[in-house]
Amino acid sequence: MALSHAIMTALLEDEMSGYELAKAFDVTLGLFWHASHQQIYKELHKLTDKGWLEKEPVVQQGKPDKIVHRLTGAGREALAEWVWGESRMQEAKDDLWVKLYNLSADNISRLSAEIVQRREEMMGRLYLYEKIRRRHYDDPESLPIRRKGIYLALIAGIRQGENFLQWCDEALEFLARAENTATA
Amino acid sequence: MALSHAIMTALLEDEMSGYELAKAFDVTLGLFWHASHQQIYKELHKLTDKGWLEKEPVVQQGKPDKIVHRLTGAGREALAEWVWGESRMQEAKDDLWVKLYNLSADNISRLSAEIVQRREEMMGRLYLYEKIRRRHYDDPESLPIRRKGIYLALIAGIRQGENFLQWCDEALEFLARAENTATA
DNA sequence: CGCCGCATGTAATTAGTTACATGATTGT
DNA sequence: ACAATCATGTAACTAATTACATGCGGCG
Repeated sequence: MALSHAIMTALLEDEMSGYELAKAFDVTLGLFWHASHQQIYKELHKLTDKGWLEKEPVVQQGKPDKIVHRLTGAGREALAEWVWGESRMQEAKDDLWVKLYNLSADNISRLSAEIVQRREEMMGRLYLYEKIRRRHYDDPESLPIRRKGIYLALIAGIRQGENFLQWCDEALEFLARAENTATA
Repeated sequence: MALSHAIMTALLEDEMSGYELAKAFDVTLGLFWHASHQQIYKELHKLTDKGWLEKEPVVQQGKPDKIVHRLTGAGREALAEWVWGESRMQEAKDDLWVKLYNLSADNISRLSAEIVQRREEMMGRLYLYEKIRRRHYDDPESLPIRRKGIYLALIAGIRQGENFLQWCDEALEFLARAENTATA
């Protein structure tokens, strides 16, 4: 599984609570991964049981107490080993593609609307990630090695997103033409 | 779930056995979806229990007998309803992105090798899907409506793949530079 | 007082992978 | 004889979603 390794990766530089992790996921890994807080808490317990993380309760004022988690030496090793190992390409199992296989005169306007919606959502994400890129990864050649890796992942996500936006525009035009010829 | 709907989609035009479905998935939906035969058989039973599919044993000569599955009226309705409904964008939960967040002097050549491998795999897939596009979707404007939807999904996958290839090339160059400056 | 953000969880269900299991026919 | 392709499954496990549950503190 990769969620556990994604969590450990997020903890490489900072110790965090489950709540903080859930939010950090959306910000730093959001283009690639989303994890619910339930899943994260469960995973944190497992990783702590394995000895890859250690936890420490932290008393806060003005807020409920929290439990921060920190990578152990064994955790660092296990993570490095996982990075070294094999991994497989994942398909984009998105319902939208399956829906398009069902395109018909009945649902063409509905599917167009859905593409418009997707387009807007992607625009929002891209806006956020472009901002991060400009602010923190503007001069990629001079970044420290780990940040260079993050940079590569970031631009992969941004490119993918831009590519999707372009597809949306073309698809919407194409569908509009298809709708017209159908009713003409 | 979408696997069940992907299966029903595949059965829109032809009745098929589980074995045939497993192969058809790799060919027609392969850029977006892969499903093991185990998962498909399980799903076929569920869908048949729901009354969305009906099955019929078919005796074959020279081959073991098979059980073909066919969409029922209720199945067609349920599928159309699903297409109409909401769906959410899916992230590309690929290990590669998480691994890149762990880039270090120790693993940079390993990760470069992995990108080379991914590049080759994607090249192979693209070759196949480009061939399908040229052969069956060369004149998209004149396709019947359903095929137009498939065309849109197909070019989305192809674009995504080409985009990935380009990223691979740039990433590999970038990593090579990073490796040199590290050892210089 | 009620809503929002912070903070952590359990339980049930659904989805997907991996390993195991069987047996027929065709080609070498 | 042996491997490859065709064909269908079960069992165990891992991963992910959805629903449910609790409680504090600050703000209007």
